[in-house]
Amino acid sequence: MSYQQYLLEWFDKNKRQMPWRERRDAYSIWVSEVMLQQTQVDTVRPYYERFMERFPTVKDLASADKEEVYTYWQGLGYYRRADNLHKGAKVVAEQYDGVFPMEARLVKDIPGIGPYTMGAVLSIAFNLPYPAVDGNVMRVLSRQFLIDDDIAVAKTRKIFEAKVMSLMPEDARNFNQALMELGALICTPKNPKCNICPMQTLCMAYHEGAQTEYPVKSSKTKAEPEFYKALVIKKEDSIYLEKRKDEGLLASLWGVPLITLEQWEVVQKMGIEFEVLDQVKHVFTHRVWMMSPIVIEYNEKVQEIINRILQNTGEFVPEGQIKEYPVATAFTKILRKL
DNA sequence: AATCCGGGGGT
DNA sequence: ACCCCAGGATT
Repeated sequence: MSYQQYLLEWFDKNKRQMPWRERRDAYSIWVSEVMLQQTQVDTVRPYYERFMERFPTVKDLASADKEEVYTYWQGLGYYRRADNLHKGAKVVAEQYDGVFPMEARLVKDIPGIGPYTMGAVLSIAFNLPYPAVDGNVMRVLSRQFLIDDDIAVAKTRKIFEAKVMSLMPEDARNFNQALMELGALICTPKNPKCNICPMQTLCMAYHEGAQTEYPVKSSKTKAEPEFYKALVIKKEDSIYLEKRKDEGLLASLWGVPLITLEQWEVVQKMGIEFEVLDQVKHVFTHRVWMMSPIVIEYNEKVQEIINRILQNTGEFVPEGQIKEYPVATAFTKILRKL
């Protein structure tokens, strides 16, 4: 049997069940692929179910408010994905009457669809022979064929795309998924399960005893912590939430106001009463927030702080209604402490 | 080519 | 503490 046949047979017997594998229309695959960007399957699963129940077709999504789409994305991270998916849905609904195009030159201009997602949707939904190279595929193929290009370098993806195309069988739909599934279940980053790997006898890294040396990936420097005060302004049963700016970190999401230590010096001189809670740590990919919650009861002086210090527009939200706002997890952590 | 953009899971 | 995850857009 050929390399491809071994892999396809293993996939047929061992693939996991997933909600998006019950469906084959391009919209359903598209939504799943966007949610799965840099996000593990088990994290996506509940979000996908809720999202597809609320937005079952591309036209349902296209006609929805951005704020509601964000609410369904709340907690999943990389919120620009939600914005771009929403914009992409409008493009497909308006330019293609809701029918997802089958040509690469059209697909690649849909917002939020890059090289990986294009290949994934075209192959999985339509069984077209396009590569879908993600982190799994680069790891699997780097070991199988001893490819030592640095996968942290952007152009390396093209090398793996060429490799996938040199191997591509007629069953593109299952071949691409099989490569990813092998990477997720067997050919894992740490402690790969070579002893039960269906590709063991064909794996060059295994023969060299060099599985752990692949893929080659340069490392990045770690982030320095940033220190803030998180203002929790209470007015009866309501808490002051602001909508963040429409660009940058956690863009357009809601949360309690964060102020720098310099701004905090100014606030303190205004003579207000407050209570300090335990510091909350929130880690992003490229930075770390250390937030000290400051609990303040609303009064006229506090209104002056809101007017003079806070940049974003906000409102007092009754505690029972906070769940209707797309609040980033960094701020949910603070609200949970109250 | 490098940087920005979340949050959670595994070791 | 560190790495990884079915990456894409922007600069």
